[in-house]
Amino acid sequence: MLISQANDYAVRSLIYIVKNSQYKKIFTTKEVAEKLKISRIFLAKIFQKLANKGLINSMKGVKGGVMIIKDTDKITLYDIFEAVDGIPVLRKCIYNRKICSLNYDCGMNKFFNKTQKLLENELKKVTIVNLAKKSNY
Amino acid sequence: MLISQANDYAVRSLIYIVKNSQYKKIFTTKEVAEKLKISRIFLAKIFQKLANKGLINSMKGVKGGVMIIKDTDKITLYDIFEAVDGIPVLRKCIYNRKICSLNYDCGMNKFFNKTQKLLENELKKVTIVNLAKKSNY
DNA sequence: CCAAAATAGGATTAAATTAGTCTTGTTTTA
DNA sequence: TAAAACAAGACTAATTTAATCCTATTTTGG
Ligand code: FES
Ligand code: FES
Repeated sequence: MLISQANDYAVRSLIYIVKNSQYKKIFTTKEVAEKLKISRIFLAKIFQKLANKGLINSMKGVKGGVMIIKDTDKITLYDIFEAVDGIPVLRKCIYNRKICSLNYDCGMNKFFNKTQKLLENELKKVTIVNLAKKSNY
Repeated sequence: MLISQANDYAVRSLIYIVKNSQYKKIFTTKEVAEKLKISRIFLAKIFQKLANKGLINSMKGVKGGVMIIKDTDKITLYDIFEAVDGIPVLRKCIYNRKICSLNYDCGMNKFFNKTQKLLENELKKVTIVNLAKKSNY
């Protein structure tokens, strides 16, 4: 599967936050993990990565938690995936001996490069507000 | 990575066969494996699968080997992937508890369904003769 | 007719990747 | 100053993917 669990959790968490931020902006990992029924410490790791890339801000201490800081209709799937587990790639090759054992272009590269771009474009089209609207939670 | 090693080997093997079938039609696993520098027995497995799906024919015995039987400009990446390791899927979910722990639509499903179709269309566009022409081997 | 060269197919193992946890530390607030 | 939070790196577990092994069966040439 192309989309890793962590990438997926990240998106869902942000959707959760967006859909619940009328009354508050700061959410603890605990709350989000419980609501989405995922591991708290795994989610903490994910939030760390999102924070490092400046999508969210995280605050330590008793009243701490995370808060989305990037404009929510500018956060795309591309941004999130890039921050968490990296943009998923269809096929690594481009004469990389370790992967394809060839040292010439077998013909697939052009195709995969093109399709990869197509996929990335799609990822860039979808924003988190977009998804939040579609989510029927 | 979305495209498995086996799917990839399959494509490359068929390209090899297409590019070398002016003088003969039957190729042994040994020959192809050596030329592409991949494992003979692993490739044998791959050919089995292609044979089971009717893309190639395989003949036992001393003068045996495999032969492409489906019209080479009708064999697409889609066909090959489907035969070998299955069509790669971007993200399995659709409320599958084992995968997403949710039981509602988080909003990503619509997007992934659409993008999956897009990808599959691309796979259906590319034929093996197509690739063979582009290969610079 | 039998040895050698092929494929067939199921079982198994090995390697690599991905998912998740642990441990220790720091910050913040009541 | 204790409790509740996040930080970060090391580590482990689980899963998936890649590859091999083993035991047939088929075919053909000598
Ligand atoms: S897979 Fe390496 S050149 Fe095509
Ligand atoms: S990942 Fe399961 S509903 Fe979205």
